[in-house]
Amino acid sequence: MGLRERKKEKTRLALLDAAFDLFLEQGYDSTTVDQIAGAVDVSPRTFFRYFTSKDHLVLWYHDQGEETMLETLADRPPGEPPFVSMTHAVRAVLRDMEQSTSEDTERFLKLRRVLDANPQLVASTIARGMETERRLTEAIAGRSGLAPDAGPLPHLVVAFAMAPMRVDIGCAATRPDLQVMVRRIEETLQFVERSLRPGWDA
Amino acid sequence: MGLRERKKEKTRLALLDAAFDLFLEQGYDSTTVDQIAGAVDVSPRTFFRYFTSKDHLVLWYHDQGEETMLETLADRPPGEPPFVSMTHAVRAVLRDMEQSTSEDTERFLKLRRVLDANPQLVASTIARGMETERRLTEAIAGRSGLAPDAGPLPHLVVAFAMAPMRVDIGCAATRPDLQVMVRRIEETLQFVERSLRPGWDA
DNA sequence: TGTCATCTGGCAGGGTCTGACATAGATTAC
DNA sequence: GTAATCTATGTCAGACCCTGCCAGATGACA
Repeated sequence: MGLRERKKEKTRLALLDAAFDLFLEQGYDSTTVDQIAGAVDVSPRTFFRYFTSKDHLVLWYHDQGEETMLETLADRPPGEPPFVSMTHAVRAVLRDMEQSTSEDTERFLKLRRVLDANPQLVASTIARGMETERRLTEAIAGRSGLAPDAGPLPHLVVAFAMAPMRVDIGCAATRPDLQVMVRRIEETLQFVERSLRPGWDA
Repeated sequence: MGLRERKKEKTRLALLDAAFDLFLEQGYDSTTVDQIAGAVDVSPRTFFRYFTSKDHLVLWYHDQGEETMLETLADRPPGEPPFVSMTHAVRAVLRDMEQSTSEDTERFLKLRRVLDANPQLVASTIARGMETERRLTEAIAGRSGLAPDAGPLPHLVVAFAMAPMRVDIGCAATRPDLQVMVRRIEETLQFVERSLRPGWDA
């Protein structure tokens, strides 16, 4: 990893940190892009080269998760049952969460506090989640050689595998601790796996 | 209804028509507020007195529905079981849809085509729907003398009663005909009613 | 008709986001 | 080590969304 990439990563994280801190201090709407860029000593124009919009800041982790899942799906063996592939995709995200640095964990929890304070951002997050489900459904359908709208099965596969994330991430009980959250999602995922008849996704 | 109110209503509908037509012609993003206002011969400043934002155009029917439901809830007798009140609220919206003029019906179906062409707007609609559920839940909880977060029951009452709308409005089969859609929602609502044990919402 | 409330237009301005171009810095090849 | 190349960044101009403010026009009402 060259110096250039390391600098970019550093700037991106600095922007996330500055933004979340400002959002918590003075609110999302009252914080301008100029302020965020100024706090990191970067031109506002550069901000938009890292994040496509102000909203994108709070959707960034979501983006990362989606990318991880799509990459994982692309690497799974062709003949694998679709639901099994999706469980691998979900677990890849869980592994990323487990292995995140303490700074990253803190950032993630800060984001959750920002979301708690700004319901409108929760709305964007949910909307983004729908888009993710759509893309995953396309990928799953493509792997099976099916048209994306040939039937509800691909979408159902995605919905079942993603349910643990939706349920446990939205759950207030796992709020302050990321490791607990990951463990709960894993447990719920195993519960879903046990609840389905073998071969149901054929 | 005085002349002033009639003129306002006319302007509002003209703005909706002009906007939807422009959205279908040249896309949502490529259409500016200036164009919409210009098409109705109204200043851009006035546009924002009718609609709080460009998005608001596509959320307007949703707003109407929410208002109808909240008003209906306020008028229901105090002791009524909460789920019964909610079914009345949903049916009030269905009656509005049934009794709408042919122009209004056409406008509604045009909106659906706009949504089909712009997934991002579907996202806003879904986000708006969450907000509506939250407000309805507050209203239901308030009627029962409960705190909004005393338990999942109020939210569940709302979710069950709204499910037919979410299911059948999202359903592609009822796309071109509003009366069919209303009938399907009514049937699904009756199915939900039959599926619940009497007194479940006590 | 005259007064009052409300609607409207115009203007100024803040905030988000994008395209174009030049420069400084990192990377690669020699 | 130097030169050529590629990439990130800053600056600038500008479109668009949205809002506050004030003055003028229009409907409501006595």
